[in-house]
Amino acid sequence: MTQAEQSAADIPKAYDPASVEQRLYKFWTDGGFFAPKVDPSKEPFTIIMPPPNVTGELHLGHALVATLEDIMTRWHRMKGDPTLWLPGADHAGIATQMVVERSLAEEGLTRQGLGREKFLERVWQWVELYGHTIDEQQKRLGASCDWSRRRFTLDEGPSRAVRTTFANLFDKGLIYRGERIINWCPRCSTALSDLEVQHVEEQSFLYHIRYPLEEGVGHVTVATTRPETLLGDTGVAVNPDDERYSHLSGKRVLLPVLDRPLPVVGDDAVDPEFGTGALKITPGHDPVDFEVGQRHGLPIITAMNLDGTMNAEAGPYEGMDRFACREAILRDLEEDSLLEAIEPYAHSIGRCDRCSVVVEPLVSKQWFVSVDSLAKPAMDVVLDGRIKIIPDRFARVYLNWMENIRDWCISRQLWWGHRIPAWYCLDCAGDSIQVLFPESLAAEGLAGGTYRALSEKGLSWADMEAKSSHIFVELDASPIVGVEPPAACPACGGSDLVQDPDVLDTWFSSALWPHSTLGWPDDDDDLRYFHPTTVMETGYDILFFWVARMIMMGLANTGDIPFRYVYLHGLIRDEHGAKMSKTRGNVTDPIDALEEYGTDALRFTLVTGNTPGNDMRISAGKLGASRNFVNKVWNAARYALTIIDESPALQGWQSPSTEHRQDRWIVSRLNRVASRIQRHMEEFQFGEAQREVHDFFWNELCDWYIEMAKLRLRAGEEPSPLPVLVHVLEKSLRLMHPFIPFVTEEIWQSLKERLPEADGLPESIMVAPYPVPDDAALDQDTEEEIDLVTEIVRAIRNVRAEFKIPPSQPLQAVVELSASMAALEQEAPAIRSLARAEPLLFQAEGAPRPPADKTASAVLRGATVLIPLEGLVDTDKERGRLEQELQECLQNLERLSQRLSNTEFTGKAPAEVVERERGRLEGMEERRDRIQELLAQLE
RNA sequence: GGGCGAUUAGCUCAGUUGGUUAGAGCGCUUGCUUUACACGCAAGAGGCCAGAGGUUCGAGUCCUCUAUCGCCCACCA
Repeated sequence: MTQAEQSAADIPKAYDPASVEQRLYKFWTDGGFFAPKVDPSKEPFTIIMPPPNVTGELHLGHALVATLEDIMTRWHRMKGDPTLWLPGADHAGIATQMVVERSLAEEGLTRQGLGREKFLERVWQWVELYGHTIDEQQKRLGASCDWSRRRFTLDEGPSRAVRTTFANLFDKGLIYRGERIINWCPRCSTALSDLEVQHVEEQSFLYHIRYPLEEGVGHVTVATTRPETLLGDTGVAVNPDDERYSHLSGKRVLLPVLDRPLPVVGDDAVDPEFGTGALKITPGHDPVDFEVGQRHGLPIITAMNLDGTMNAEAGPYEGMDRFACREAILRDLEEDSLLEAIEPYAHSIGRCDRCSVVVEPLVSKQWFVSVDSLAKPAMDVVLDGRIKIIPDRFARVYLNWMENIRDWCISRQLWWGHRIPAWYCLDCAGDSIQVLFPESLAAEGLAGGTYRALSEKGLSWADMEAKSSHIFVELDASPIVGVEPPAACPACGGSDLVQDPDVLDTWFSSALWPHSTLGWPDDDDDLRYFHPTTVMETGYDILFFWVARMIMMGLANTGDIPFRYVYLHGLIRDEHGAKMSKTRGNVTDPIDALEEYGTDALRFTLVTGNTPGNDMRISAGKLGASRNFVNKVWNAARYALTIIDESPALQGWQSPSTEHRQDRWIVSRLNRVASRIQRHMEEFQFGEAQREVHDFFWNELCDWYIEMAKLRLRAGEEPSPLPVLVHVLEKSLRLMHPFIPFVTEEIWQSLKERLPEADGLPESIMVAPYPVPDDAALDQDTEEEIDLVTEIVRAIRNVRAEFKIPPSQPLQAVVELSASMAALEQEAPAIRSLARAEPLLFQAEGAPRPPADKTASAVLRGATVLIPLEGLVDTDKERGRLEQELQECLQNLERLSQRLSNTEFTGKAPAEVVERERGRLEGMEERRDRIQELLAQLE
């Protein structure tokens, strides 16, 4: 049986996502709906997806990205904008290299053992194997991105963009090599940028160490948290205004243990209040000391190897691990009575973002991006509003960071990534290329040295590259930088050229992503049409890592902003607000969640109560509530489909006539909600938009309209509510589709099969136009009328519940309609049936009433409901209740009349607000009169 | 040391140009096999919107201060 032949009666009672989702996703991709329909006359909508790590697994953060971006994408596509959502993946240098190294370790292999080339082969194999898991998982989330345009950061296009950018910036002097103090991770064995260091406050100690004066009498005491670095000390600094130390000016002290004489210098960087007021200067291992050292011309001594062990400069400590060395030095200082004090001390320690090993600041030759000239224009575009950050408070965070930005260390001593497009001539620079070998090769007689020296010993460059642990190039060597490898050395014409061994920071390629994915540096059609992109949607945690750098590099490369809006979402936490982590065991796997609750429910949950920039919590309770809503939609549709099968009287459903008040009402409400949704969508308030459609669908369409329509259908009334029901349902499906794409498409297809082909519906709801609110359909009076109907019904139900009268028992009700609501007598069937009021009588105000002492009553705006309850009404209680209502009413009256008699209010408040208050006052007065009337009858 | 966010019903959260008697979901209480849905229907309880000042005709919403929690940035050795 095909789906078309399936009768509505056979539709399952509960929505079954598993039987729907993968089939529909295939239907969408087969239909080619995800690819943009380029139309030069239209402004496109473009989102470039933040590329997940190529070896990653989908987590809820990705699911949130996919959901929010899919909502925007589907909405714009339905609005008719040429819409491109471009997916991709990031090679994620350090992260991926670490994962692969870990897996090699299980085989007893190391990357050095394999050599660069073999290692990279292994990484590519890994990428082939796992590179598409996230893509497949994104598809399960319903992501409607254009897979035909998928990009990987190491693809030829983006790679050429990287090399081009590098070469351009180098030519402009904005990329340079320098010897600077950088963050070094001894475990990852690479330099890191400042952003890749996590500073965490930890309990530690401040050691007070005596440095004897060279002249033999007395000492200076310095305070340090890292005693092992004293091996690299080349000076001691005091504040020049510190009188305690003025006698030391021009003198020298002796470095403990090594007895190296050190000059005492005066420098403002020293805070006399801190510690002892004297600072040991280790330019090779501390950023502040480096600067002090530069100011005073102190030499730089690097006392550590790149693996965190001490080197020859450390003398007796050579070969020790830096922390073992710390202990050893403390012992030796103690013995020499040079350790004056140990003070418990909390301070922040920098750890590697990736592996949590304590980062060692050290002086090293690295490539840097000079950011000052890039930062200014990047600040301007945010200041002048060309780029709008949502929520806007992050604009201040961005600007503040930009103002204090420092040069960006972009070289990494890794193998996986974009290799730096710089080459060196072995003939010219042979003396400047320093090759280091791992300790393990020392036994084989392999010691480090310059290329020239090693080559004279018969080692080939290939061997050096394969076996070395690191290769550094002295600053005097001139790199040949270009997009493609140079054929010959421009200086000597030699052809023995070798490429810089380092790769670029992963974020370097990420910074180009919005234009490199669209074809830059070529003058590509996609680039011309889709760039600048519209929205960059990502987490606020990578505002600096990524967003800031995209803006700088985008402006530098294309001369244009990379995107108009930056939408920053918050982090997802567990139901107690804790960060999700494997060790805590509180991780919700999105795939598990969508299998248990359905993709639409997961997406709905991720958007419920979601506000830009705010963290959110997720829980099984929320997922369940979302699943219930999806099921509600399913069942409302199931009902509608059943009716259509029974009586397919659907003429004019696309723009049905609304002679019936109920029809007019629901269409008015639909358009009002559509208009609110439009506003929220335009303002990126997806949570609010979703809430609007949820409330409309459940509380108005299902709870009232469908219930009222049932009665008309059963009675065979004319006009039939069916065309309106179908109209509103179909429009609602479209409104909801960006949020819950699967269930809406599934229902929409079933609906479409039952509608005349001539109606010209498109193939899929995802390309059906998004409902445009029609102001002409808004009908305030009708909304007020039906509001009163529902209030009358509620009032009667309320009395029924209060007096515990079972639904089976008829309940007589008398409704006194005010003159303006007199026409509501036409709604008698609905009131009678929904409230189970039998008999239901209408009468004008002033007509004789049932005996007051045997009547429960409700005073509404526009009607009084009287319910005779022989023997059930407690007159005193009823009087008490009425008196309480009267009190509340009088209080409101008091407040309203005060407000309205206040000339400040009537003079300053907008006329419509004053008018509204006046209307309220009148309504309240009328209410007061009617309550008093009822009370009088009770006397 | 700077900056940001949160503080609203028992719980989780909305509430975006200041304008009714502050909303939702979950949970709770009561009653319902009402032929779309018990993943449901109906009725209900529950809130000095963290505290104190201020601006305003009017403040959950704007300003100042305070408290608690969380986050980010920063070269206090």
